[in-house]
Amino acid sequence: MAQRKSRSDRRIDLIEAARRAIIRHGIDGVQLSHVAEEAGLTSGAVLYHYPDLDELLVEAQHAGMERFYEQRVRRLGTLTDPVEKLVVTIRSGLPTGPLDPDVRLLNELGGAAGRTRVYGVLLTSLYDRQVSMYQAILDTGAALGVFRLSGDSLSVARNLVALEDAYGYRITARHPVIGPAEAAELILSYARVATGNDLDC
Amino acid sequence: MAQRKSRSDRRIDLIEAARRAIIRHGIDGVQLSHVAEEAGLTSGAVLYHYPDLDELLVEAQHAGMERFYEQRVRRLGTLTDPVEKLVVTIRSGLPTGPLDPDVRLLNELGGAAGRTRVYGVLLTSLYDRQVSMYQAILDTGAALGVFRLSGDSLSVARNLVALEDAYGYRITARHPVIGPAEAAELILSYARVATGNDLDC
DNA sequence: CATCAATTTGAAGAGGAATTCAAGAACTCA
DNA sequence: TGAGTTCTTGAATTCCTCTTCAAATTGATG
Repeated sequence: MAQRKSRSDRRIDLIEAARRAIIRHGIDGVQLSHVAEEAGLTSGAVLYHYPDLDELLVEAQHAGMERFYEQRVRRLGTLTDPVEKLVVTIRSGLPTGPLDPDVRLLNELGGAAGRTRVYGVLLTSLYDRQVSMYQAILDTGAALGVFRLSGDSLSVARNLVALEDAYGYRITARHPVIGPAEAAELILSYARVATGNDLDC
Repeated sequence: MAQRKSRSDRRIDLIEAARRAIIRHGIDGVQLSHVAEEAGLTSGAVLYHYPDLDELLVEAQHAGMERFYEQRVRRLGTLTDPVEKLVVTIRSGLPTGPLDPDVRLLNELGGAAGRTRVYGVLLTSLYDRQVSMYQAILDTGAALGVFRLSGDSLSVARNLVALEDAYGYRITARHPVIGPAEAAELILSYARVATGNDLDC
């Protein structure tokens, strides 16, 4: 028998297992047995903790998003220079490669968000928070006179997050030319004209 | 009994039916019976024309992409002024609203492209063709002295398509603030700094 | 009109997947 | 340690989907 665990520990395990199962089979293709297999349990055990698979999938997506966002914020907290902040943030929003699990998970939401309200809300709220994150960096840089913004900070921030999103898709789809480094350079080329700063550091 | 049709007519019907079924249930959640229902046929009839459902799904995605791309190219053909071309092309790359079937279909590919090679190839080739389309507009405008590009035309074109993609997702996910008009304005704000042209027409 | 081939149906069965549940195993706490 | 609770299993059941196929229907052709 699989090692017995406390209610909360097992739920965390299952959320992780669901995350892997979604990446492997797609948010619409994932099955109870997939999650059970990833968790090293039987279907019955999964059902004991989550009688409704959909609920588990939503929690898994939610947890994945939070983790992704928190990682970025944490990374940002270690820096003070707006230029450095902007460059690091741009890099931290891109997948490390085609297999990056965090971005793969988020990408699964793209299609589902149009069909299932919960996923639309999740994805939209992540987008808005990332926009705020960029906006804070841009506003600070502008206040310090380091950036001379080409437009309002909200629009620039929205475009920066949009570019990250899109290149995330390109990279996970294995574009033969656009990898993490190339995508970062493309976004930076926009950030340079948008901030009027060379952004070399 | 459903009206009897020729082989090629029925295949076209089925591709259309599959397209609708994918939008409704997701590329990984779509079932034979869904396609049959959309087509007004029984599962057996679908199977008679497409013994392998996956093959039909790939054809449906392929057809949807071609249609999307061809529409844009056709629209472009009616214009000559680079400024007008750029503005119209930006608008034609965005969904008309959250329910736009063409973009909904493409969005379904996002997640699947990371898991299934064929879908990755399809999505990548669409992206590259759209980039070429923009690049031609940019190069022409630059040659005529209408545009003063902020960087190489390839990078600008890649970013423009990336922005379209991303805002397509935002709109289909029902972002409360970003609709077709707002997204177009955001992309235009980038296009203005990238081309050094006001782009009002 | 009669024949023939192509298309569609509907039913049967084979294979999975979800769900339920009784029994067993492991942990907790007294 | 032992009683009680919590967690997990595995089997039975039900439901659903895919697949196959013979029969029925349709349209084309001579």
